[in-house]
Amino acid sequence: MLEKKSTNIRKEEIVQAALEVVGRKGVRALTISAIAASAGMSEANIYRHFNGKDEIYSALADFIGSSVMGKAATIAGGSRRPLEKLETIFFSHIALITEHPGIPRFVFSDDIHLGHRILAETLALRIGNYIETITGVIAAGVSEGELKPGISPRETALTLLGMIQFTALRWTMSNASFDIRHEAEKLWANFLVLVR
Amino acid sequence: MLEKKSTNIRKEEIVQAALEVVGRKGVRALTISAIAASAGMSEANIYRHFNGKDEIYSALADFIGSSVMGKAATIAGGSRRPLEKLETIFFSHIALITEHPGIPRFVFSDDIHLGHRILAETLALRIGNYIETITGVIAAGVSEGELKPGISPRETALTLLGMIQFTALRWTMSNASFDIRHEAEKLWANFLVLVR
DNA sequence: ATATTATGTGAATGAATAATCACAAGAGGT
DNA sequence: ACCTCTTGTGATTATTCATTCACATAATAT
Repeated sequence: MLEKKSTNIRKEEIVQAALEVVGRKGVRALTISAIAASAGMSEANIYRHFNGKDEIYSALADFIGSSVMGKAATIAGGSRRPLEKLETIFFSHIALITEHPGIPRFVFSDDIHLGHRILAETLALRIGNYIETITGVIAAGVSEGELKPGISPRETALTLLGMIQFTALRWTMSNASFDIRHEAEKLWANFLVLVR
Repeated sequence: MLEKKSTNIRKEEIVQAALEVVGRKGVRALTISAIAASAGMSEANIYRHFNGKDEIYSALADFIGSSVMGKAATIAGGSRRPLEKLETIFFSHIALITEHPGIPRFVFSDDIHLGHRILAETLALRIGNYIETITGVIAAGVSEGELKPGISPRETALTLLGMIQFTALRWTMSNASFDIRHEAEKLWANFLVLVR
């Protein structure tokens, strides 16, 4: 028998196990059985700490939202120059995806969008905030003369995020067959040519 | 009893029904039962024309690949100016997604990437060709002076595709709650500022 | 020490799903 | 008209999955 721990600790373990499963096998394979195996506990014990799968989904979304997307806001609130901030956000995001492939898989899973509308709305809201954060940094870059005038901050932010998202997609799709860091560096270099 | 038709016709009907199901309910809901209901035939009849679900997936991928991604190649091979070609490809792609939301859902589904490796490789190959096609057009645009020198054709192509992909994602995720065409026009206008 | 509560688990249940099968019935050739 | 091949279907099977339950055991309060 597994040693006993408080339900708070077990909840965290279960959420981490779920994230690991999504990263390795995708949202489709995020079954109670798989989570239990990854967390090293029985299936029934999962239900001791969560009322059901939906509650695990919510907890996972909360974890991703608070621990991850808050990072960009912190960087954006710092005192560096706008372009430096953008660069840091960009490479942090890429590094994060590399480390936790489950994050983009979960956030952009059509199963979540279509099967858990309330959760999808929460996630859409967080993404909206993320877009606004980056938009603000780009707008500052334009005012300060680091970025060329005439560009639209919001559309440029969407372009940057699309770049990240598409790279992550190609990477997971190709079974991590290329060096995502190297690819990201080339994309960033070109982005600089485009926006300056 | 349903009227009898040749297996070729039924295959097309089944593939279209499958695409419709993916567009409406996502890859997770792409069950034999759902396909049969959408195609208006019995579940057993699906197996009369396909050996199994995997074969339906392959046929769907073939349909998407040949009928859709071939379009960009046709446009790219035309005699217009590079920037005009890019614009046409961009808006064709957006229009296509609007009409068949199942296409991006299927192509970018983690269920396909992780659960059907061979299919994922085929799709990755097609996407690679698509990227190369757009890269070629951008390179021509640079040579002809329509696009500013110094930009990297491949990375700029990836940026453009990421823009499309991210827009499609936000659109399906938000339950089609904004005017994608309008959004696409703003993105294109900004893209022009970036590349010229 | 004992009672109570929290945590852990194997077994069972019911629903969904992919696939198969025996049989029905139309289409086309002879 | 008869035969054969193709197409269509309801019923069935085996599997997977989410969830529940009775029972075991450790921690904590009294």
